Amino acid sequence: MNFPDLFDAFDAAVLPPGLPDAVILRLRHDTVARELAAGEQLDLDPARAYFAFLGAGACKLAAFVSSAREQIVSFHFTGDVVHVPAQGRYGFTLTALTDAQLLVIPAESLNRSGPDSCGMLRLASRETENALARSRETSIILGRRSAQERVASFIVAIWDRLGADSRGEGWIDLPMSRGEIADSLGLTIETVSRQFSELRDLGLIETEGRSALRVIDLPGLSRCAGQLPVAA
Amino acid sequence: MNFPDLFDAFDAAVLPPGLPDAVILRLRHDTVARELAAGEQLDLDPARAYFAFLGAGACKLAAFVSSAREQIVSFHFTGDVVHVPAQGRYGFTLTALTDAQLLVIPAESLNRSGPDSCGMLRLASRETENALARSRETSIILGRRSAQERVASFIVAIWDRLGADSRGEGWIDLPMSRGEIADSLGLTIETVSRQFSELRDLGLIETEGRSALRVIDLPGLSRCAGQLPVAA
DNA sequence: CAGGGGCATTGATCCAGATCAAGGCAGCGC
DNA sequence: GCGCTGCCTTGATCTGGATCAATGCCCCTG
Repeated sequence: MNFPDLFDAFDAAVLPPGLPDAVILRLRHDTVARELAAGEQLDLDPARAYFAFLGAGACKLAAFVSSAREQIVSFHFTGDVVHVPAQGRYGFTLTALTDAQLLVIPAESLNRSGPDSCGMLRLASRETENALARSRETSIILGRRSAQERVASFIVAIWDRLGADSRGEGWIDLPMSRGEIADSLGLTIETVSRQFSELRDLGLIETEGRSALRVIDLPGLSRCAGQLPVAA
Repeated sequence: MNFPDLFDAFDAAVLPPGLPDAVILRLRHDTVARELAAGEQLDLDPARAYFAFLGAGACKLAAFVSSAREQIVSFHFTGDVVHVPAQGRYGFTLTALTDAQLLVIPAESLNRSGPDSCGMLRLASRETENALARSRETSIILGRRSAQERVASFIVAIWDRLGADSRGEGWIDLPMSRGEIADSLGLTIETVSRQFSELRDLGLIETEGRSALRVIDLPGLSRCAGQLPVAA
């Protein structure tokens, strides 16, 4: 996918309708396309914050914590807008899990003031709010949940996200390794693996090879995830 | 503090300069003051998101997770702007830790479009971004840190925040209980208490009664918190 | 198709922190 | 001032998940 197509996809999927042409043109000018191979890391100015539109592929946003293992903040898939913060106490990196097509937008250029760019600000604000909601959910999972609840939550979430598009007879391909799952859930590889096995033994999921996954019993899995469905 | 004073404090501390009077008036109209006694919970429409300006006092933002203990998302102090999300998968509550004075602003009223209210949008965006940064930091702490690192991080953070204003000879008063600290760090009361004792035995802090705390060796404490100062 | 490297699974052991269980101490009402 | 209630602290034990240690299984390369 080349820049114009990518930008068009971004425009169609994300930009609010009715933006003045001048604003769109300026945004277009500030934006660059990047293509990443699986495993490759997006190289950005650590002093700036960015939004990245993921036109194709999957990636992870991770914080480097000491020299030990990283903490994965979030996974992202085709169509997502990722908020990449500037370096504060921690440095963040965006890394491709599969080959990926990205549109990189400096946050400043969405935040630029001016009476005609309110739409852009709303966009930035909304995307940041989405990121905040996801991050708070992560905190809740990391704070008080058992290994099984974490892994079940993870599978439910990934299924919600990928089940719809990549299903060939209900199977999805996990683009991330067990180690990456572990790093996002605050567990070890071994524990993640054991929980996958256990959920398989419980008849809730089916696996094949390293990455193929099928959810057999979504309600059961949600029950394992321990999240009483909103309401209350 | 009555509404006009509270609003003036909010205007001076938070609002960007140069907003048109009409915008400020509208905001003023949408905003209500609330006074909470210690322990009292702010009653809001769960379907809406809010920003709350904390004119005086301290409070906690918590998510209800099952019937067990809650997960505290963040603590807030005088001068903070708190982002209270609408109910999604979890419900959130804002509860006063000490008697508190709040200004409650529906998020919609900051997000309201209109060519003259870009300044408000910028504000909303910036506050959401702050909340996101804090939340991501929480995730990192919850994901990969030992009990001692968590408690030391907590003390360093609270000291940064409260050390400056409430110091009478270097002592601060923790407005939250051990249980609330535990709920914010993903630990139990007993573990928090033990870590306080241990840090005291190490000569890094001093405590008196239930809530008085003094940091003796901030660098040592930061070392215990395990956070290598940015750089990298 | 054989060999090899890397990830995943599985098992054995260990340990940090949870849980269970007493006390201790500040603050309150009487 | 006395006792009570509710935190907080401290101790003893238990356990979920980490760590250590093989082994197995994809998948790639030659």
